[in-house]
Amino acid sequence: MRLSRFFLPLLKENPADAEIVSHRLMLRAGMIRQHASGIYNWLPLGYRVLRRIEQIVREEQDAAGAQEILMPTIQSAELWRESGRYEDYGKEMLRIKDRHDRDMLYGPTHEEVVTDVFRKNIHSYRDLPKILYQIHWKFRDEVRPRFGVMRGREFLMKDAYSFDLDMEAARRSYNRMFVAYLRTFRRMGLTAIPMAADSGPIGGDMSHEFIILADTGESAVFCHKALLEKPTPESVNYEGDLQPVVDEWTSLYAATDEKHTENHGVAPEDLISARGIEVGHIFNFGLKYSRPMDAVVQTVSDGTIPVQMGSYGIGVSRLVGAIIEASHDDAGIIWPDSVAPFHVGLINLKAGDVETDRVCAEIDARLSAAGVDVLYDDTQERPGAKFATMDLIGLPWQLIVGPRGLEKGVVELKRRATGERYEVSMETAIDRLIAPSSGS
RNA sequence: CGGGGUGUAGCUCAGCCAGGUAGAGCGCCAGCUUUGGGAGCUGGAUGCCGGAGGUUCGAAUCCUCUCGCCCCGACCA
Repeated sequence: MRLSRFFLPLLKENPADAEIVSHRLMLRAGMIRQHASGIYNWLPLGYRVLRRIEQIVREEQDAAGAQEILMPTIQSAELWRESGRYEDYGKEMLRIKDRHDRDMLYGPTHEEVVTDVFRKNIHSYRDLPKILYQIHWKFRDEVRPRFGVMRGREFLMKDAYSFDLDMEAARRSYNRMFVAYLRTFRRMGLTAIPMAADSGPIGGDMSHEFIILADTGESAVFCHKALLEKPTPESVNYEGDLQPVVDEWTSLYAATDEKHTENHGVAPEDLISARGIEVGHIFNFGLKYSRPMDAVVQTVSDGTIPVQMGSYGIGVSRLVGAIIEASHDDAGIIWPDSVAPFHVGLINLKAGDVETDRVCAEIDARLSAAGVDVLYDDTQERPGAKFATMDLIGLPWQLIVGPRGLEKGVVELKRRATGERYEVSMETAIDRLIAPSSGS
């Protein structure tokens, strides 16, 4: 993609409306623009990141045995009356009437809908277990949206729902999601720590929030420092017993400030006290919806029983902000390779110069042909402005091509995260950017 | 939902107290110069001063109402 053609409205100054760093950087880097309070337009650069995050979530959900579906954004109030939540949910639910004066709503969550899908189509224990998920826009009419996409009213969320015959099976589904979450966040370059959360009326110990540590996090969190070093499980067999993995992660102390107690038994030097951002939440809620909504299956013996259910959320759009909170410096964003909107920013220091133009065009063509996402700055800006732009938008690699280097037969490869620079030949630079080890 | 603040050019903001032809910097357009860390000079375009009423000879400025947005607290992926 040539920068001269790319829709990338940058801001040099900090917008007055943005308080926290991720919000400021997302506006300055031309990723989003606000439409209304807590509601955003996603511009090309931001949307690319959103899609990459979404894809990682999707791949890990699929790997864990969940199946993707898509449910409606607009729901009928009927189902919510069945579950009893229509009256309970309060003003956060956006209520709408259609032309026939029927009560509708813009879905803040989908337990009712998915339970309805289940009960109408699955009737036998033989069809269990099932985990269904979607990646979908939701709307919660927050009293006070803030922090840009971290706390918007409209947000993209992955929500999964599990259906099991009994508690033992429900725990296995829960564990699948637990492990999938560890892997999902790790792939985005984040250290997400599962912390015990309020389990609600049922569910026992089966409720965890996944929290990433960031100075600007919304809540105070505490955890054993060993959790930060714990390696994420590789090559998981989701059909096997995942309980040991879950136990390993939950045996160490970790709690948000609401659940934090003094008698945690962690030595003071091992206790980390920090700020955290909730990026995921998993919990089992037993029969809460299956019983009132009559989602039952036939058992081995005669008779039917309601299914055990759980739900598993990931704040996909929130993650865009959360990753920036966890990965930036004074100059701008530092994208982890796995979610970066482009892999490399190719900087032509002297657009219009025959030789730099030729070399840049060749690099752009060869990298693109190899499947590497390139943002080629072919504009007439001065070098300083180009460097500042690339640093701001945070692409993992910058490939700098100028007349001065070309005279020596070199181009410059710069790693955004570390600032390391390498003067190498064009061939070497291309090879390194194509190599799998460089990220992609 | 309580408390506070704010709306003036694309962005950041001044002007309002004390009414009298709407401003600056950045950005944008044109030209010349410049070209390895957000360049310089010259010229130019851009505003229903959030909206509606009112007071006044005259309102960005004073009054009333209204809408939007932001921040702090109580709630949430």
